[in-house]
Amino acid sequence: MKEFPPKYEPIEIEEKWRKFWEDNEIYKSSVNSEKEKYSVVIPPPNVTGMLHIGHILNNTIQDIYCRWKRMSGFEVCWVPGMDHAGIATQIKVEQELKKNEGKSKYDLGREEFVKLIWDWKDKYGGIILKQLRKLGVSVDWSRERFTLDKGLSKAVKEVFVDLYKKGYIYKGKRIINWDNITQTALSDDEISYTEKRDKLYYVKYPIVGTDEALIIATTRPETMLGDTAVAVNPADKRYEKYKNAKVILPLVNKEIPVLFDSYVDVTFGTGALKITPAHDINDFEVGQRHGLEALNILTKDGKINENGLEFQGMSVNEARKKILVKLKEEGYLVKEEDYIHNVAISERSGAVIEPFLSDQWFVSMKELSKPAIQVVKDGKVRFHPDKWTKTYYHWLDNVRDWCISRQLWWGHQIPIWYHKETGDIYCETTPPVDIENWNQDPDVLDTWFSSWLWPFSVFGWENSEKDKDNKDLNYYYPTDFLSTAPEIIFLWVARMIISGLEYRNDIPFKDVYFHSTVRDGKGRKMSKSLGNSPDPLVLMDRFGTDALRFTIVYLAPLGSDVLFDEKNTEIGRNFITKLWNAGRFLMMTRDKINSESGLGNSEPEYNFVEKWIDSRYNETIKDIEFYLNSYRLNDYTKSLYSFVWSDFCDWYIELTKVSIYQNKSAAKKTIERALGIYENVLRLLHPVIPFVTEEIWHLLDESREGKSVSFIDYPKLDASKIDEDSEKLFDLFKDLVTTSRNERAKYTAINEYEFDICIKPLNTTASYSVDNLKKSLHLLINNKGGIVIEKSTGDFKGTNGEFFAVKFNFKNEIPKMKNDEGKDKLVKELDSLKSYIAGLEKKLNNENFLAKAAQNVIDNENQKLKEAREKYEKISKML
RNA sequence: GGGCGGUUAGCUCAGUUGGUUAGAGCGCCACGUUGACAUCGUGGAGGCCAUUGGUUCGAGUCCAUUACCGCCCA
Repeated sequence: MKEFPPKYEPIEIEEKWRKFWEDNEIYKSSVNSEKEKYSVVIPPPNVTGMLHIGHILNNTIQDIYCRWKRMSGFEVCWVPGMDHAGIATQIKVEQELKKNEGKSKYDLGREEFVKLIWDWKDKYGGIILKQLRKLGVSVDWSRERFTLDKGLSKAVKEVFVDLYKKGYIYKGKRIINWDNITQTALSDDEISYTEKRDKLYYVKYPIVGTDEALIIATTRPETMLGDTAVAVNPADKRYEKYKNAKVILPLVNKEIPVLFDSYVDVTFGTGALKITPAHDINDFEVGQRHGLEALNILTKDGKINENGLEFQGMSVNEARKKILVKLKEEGYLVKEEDYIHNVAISERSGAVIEPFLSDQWFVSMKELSKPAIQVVKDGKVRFHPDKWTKTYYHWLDNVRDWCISRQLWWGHQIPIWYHKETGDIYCETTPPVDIENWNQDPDVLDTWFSSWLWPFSVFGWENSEKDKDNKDLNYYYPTDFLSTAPEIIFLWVARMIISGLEYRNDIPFKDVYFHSTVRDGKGRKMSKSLGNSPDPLVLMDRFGTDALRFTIVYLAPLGSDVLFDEKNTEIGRNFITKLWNAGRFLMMTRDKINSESGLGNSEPEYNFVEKWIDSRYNETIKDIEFYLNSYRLNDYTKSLYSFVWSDFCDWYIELTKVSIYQNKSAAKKTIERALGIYENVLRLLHPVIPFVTEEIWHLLDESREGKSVSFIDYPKLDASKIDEDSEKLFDLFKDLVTTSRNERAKYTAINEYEFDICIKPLNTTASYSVDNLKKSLHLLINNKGGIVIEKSTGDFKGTNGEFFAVKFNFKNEIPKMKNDEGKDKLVKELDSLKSYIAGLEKKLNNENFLAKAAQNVIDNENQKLKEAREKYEKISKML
């Protein structure tokens, strides 16, 4: 017999099982025609990523479903992998290169630099997958994929070329964030905003053919060189008269129109704006709406270009000064005032971001996304919580074209070649044969352009023709479940649905779980810069991985954020300790019984306690099935928490002690029954706390060596065991015990005295059952004396519960009452009972209520009133 | 500016189609260690369910309004 250690040591035990699971590849999956499949693809974390608390939540959720389905007989396949994360990775390696060798990527050249990133990836990348191993995720590691590996790159090219040929991909203009120090385009993520003290300049734009002028407020007067209109709000009465008017652009001396656009903020400056489509994102959109020319006035290194009159060649700041001087000289500058505003700064170089118009590749989304709306409307793809469907529809109904080109080197280079002489475009999955005559487009594709294919590319998708023979794809696709963060519903989820429908003619997944955003104790988002994100690995070492998994799921209700403080991890740890100790008690007791002679093996009576725990156990299974099926994972953990702690440990185990210590003839069977339930509870908990349940499951029976609880059947509901009568009876019993404890709490030092417990049933049911309950009572209230049942109807001054009144008769001197609250409490209770009765009476005297409410409701209320009145009577007598 | 949520005990949250005197965990207070567990047990205090109005016999629950908070998109 294995020893059951007094303390659960998570670190070494987790390591043992982690190794066992991986070495034996027990979670490896292959096509199994005998079984129904359950497939999940992991949201691929960034190759540069480190595990944070949000990953713990998301991956635990997926693990719960995979383990649950596996135990329920499905062939489960959970595919792990990583995302090449274009920008993040390239920046990381650029920084290291700078730090270690003082070189920039240009010193190495594209090919060398990309090679360097691959080296970095092989050496340092994917730490996060090692960390995920620690979490105990039951993925099939043999299927690990990378968004930039050969197969996936092939899929990306295939899709790009196909969309290009179908006419969905086109080249267009777009404002990008330009960093003119590093000379690269930046994503919004690489920009921070800082408050800057600036001047707001008021410039006069004369109206053509009049003496009047529009006054325009701007912080960037130099961009006026690129103005192609001015705009006012159509609701702004001040400017109504300028419909169809034109103004003269100062310095440039060209006529530009006055536009009416609701984008203009009436309260800003004078309510009139200059529109510079090439150098401001909002102006660009106004320009698009009104068909304006976008006139670029800058070079890539941030100097004024040939469109800039005599200011050509100057830096932006220099040009601003010169232009201001000239505006002043010519009388256009009306005034200037101090102005504080947010300025976008490059996080990498500190440069002020220059919005810059450039050529980019786009995917036209309107047509492509139509079927994706329908499958959600039809309920083929279900969102949990459902509220996200609204967001989804709103976005897709107003979908914008997807800019897919990125000015980076790390990623899938766009499979477009331009002919050096003719400028012809070649777009194929393989380079042109006469490659020397062509230049490939230098840009790479947005990282999402590979991850949107993830649900089928990981199974080896090539193209619709070749897929017919792809057994994996045909078996595992569509996948069953996706768990992800709501922030990427558009970036990722919607696009996967679109690509799945386009390339597999089927949805990519059936159920999507949008998990909570994990915030710190103050409700702030976890972030590196705030330093408020606890390191999950530290927490795993301190509290145990299971404890962390349990806690985070326990705290994360479907559909709302979770505020996580590391102290919370105690919830999981304490629960696991409780579970461990219960097992330890049962096993120790069993060993003891087995070694002692004279302990009977007789069948204990299947009494109300047994019936009750069977009923509660089955109700718990019923709840769990419901909660797992409706994606309410915190309720799943909560119902097990309360079953284990309150029902099983606090009451059931305590009551088994009656047999074990008092009625020894049945001790053996009693403990076996308890162990039977306990073992099933381990299975119920295995999906959320796999390590400790595996360990205990093995401790219970050493012949299990080499097996895993992961493949033992998940307990099923036996509805015939749910028994309301025994639950009601047990409630009576609980009431008796708590009432007695209540009475007991009034005395100090009660253990020094011997007393009888006098019980008076307050109604017939209680009266009937009290003999049954008597046996168990000694133990639960630590009573040395006897138990006396009062049958008389006379006065009884004691503590009253719902079904019983209780008092103690002391055999020698009466101990001091701790306080005199007993009486006060009764008075207080009478008061509240009084108003309760008054409320019920009022309701039952209301003709409308009697006329309109359902009969069973009325009966119910009458019954309540009757009982309340009886109770009131009884308490009155006690005073 | 557009869209979507939230507001219930000191804190974090449950509360399933409207129908017991609104629950849990943590925290707090008191008591408690002779056969699992002080990472524990027992008992207790603590709430005009954000505001205002409406629907209804009946509203934490449905509708509207206001206030505050949050998220996404622009």
